[in-house]
Amino acid sequence: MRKLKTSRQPEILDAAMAIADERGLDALSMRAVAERVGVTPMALYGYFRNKDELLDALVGRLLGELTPGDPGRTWQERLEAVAWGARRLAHRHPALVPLLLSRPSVTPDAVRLVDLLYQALIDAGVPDADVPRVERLLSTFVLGFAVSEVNGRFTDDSGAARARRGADLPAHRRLAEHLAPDDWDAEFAADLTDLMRIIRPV
Amino acid sequence: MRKLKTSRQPEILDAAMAIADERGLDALSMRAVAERVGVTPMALYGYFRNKDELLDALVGRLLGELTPGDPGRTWQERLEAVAWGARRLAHRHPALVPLLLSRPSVTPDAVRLVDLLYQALIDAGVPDADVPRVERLLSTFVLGFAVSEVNGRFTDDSGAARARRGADLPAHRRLAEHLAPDDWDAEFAADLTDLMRIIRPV
DNA sequence: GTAGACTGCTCTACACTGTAGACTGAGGCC
DNA sequence: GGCCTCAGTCTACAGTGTAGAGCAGTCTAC
Repeated sequence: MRKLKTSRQPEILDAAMAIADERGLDALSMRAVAERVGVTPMALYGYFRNKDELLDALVGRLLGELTPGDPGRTWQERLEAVAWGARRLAHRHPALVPLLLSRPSVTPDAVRLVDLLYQALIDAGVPDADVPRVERLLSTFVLGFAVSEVNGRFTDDSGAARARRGADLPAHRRLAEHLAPDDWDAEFAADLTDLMRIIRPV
Repeated sequence: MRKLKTSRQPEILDAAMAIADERGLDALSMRAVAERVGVTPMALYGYFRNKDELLDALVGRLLGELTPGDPGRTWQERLEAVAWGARRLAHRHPALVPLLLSRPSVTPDAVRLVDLLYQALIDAGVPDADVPRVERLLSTFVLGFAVSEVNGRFTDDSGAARARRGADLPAHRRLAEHLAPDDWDAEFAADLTDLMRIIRPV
């Protein structure tokens, strides 16, 4: 069986996504997917060569959900629309977010999206030679932010506690009242505003 | 056995790190660590409550290797020193990098490092209320960049190939000659320069 | 000097994982 | 009828994390 079947691929990916959403990435086993599809685990191997390929396809499907911003808008509005879209996506499927940073996404959907980002940066006046780099900078930050959020890298052990604990943390003490934000939307928005200043200094 | 032993923890972490470096994160099993330490798998559970705790400790050890920049330097030099240090660390232990983004790091070493970053940002004139956010922005980018690098998110399927393939990728075609950089050090340096402009607009 | 507690470890076992390999039964085509 | 392909099953293997019981040696108290 060298050639893979495609007929039921979408159905399988639906099942996988549902499991990840409901019970987390750890619960996403071939057996679990198979059971949900109503089939034997080994039947999945007719549609995906192995689990990694299934996960790759899942990333593709995920990025496919990312809708590009209306091309009529300004470059800044388009960039921010994609950034917020990515973050909303991350909140909708938190368990799958870590996959985004670990698997290169080369599905047609994803590439088309990158093209739109390139165009926005070109429109913003970024020199051609810098456009791909700045796109990577932005997407790296956005994905990193999303991963950090869903993994609790930001929220776990609020800095406020740290400030109280350590005697030799002068900066923490000085910043005590600002350490633990409660509005991550606002933080993300502020970060985006800062990053836009990189693209076109005001 | 509620209380954990600490005597051989460093030895165990050494073994775990060596395995990850030599054979990758997937090979980092409790059995493999135990064998390397010269002990039965279950003996490890006297030192770490479970595998997750062992991995957390590994992250702590990793961040402990990050040396803070010389406090005599300018805020910019200090920030960049930590950023480059983090990236070097990532290249030294690629398999462990993904852990950095997924586990909140609250070891004393790590917190002390964050304190130094806070201080650098304060010295740079960032308003107190913004300092923790900007620190998160920077660290998120640096870690995200490192993760992307070691996971091949950047390099896999060079953009040049994409540019040739798609007919409806105008920006890709225009940028064809700039899509695939070969000097990631330079890219990282340029990114850092851009980010420094966020902190103190020139 | 001996009883008992504590320490550090081993052994066995269980429920799970991804997946290779061989097989079965149904449908279409000559 | 004979044959081929397809879709799926069944069995099996080597590996995983870890619960629970048990065992030899050392330290302490009487």
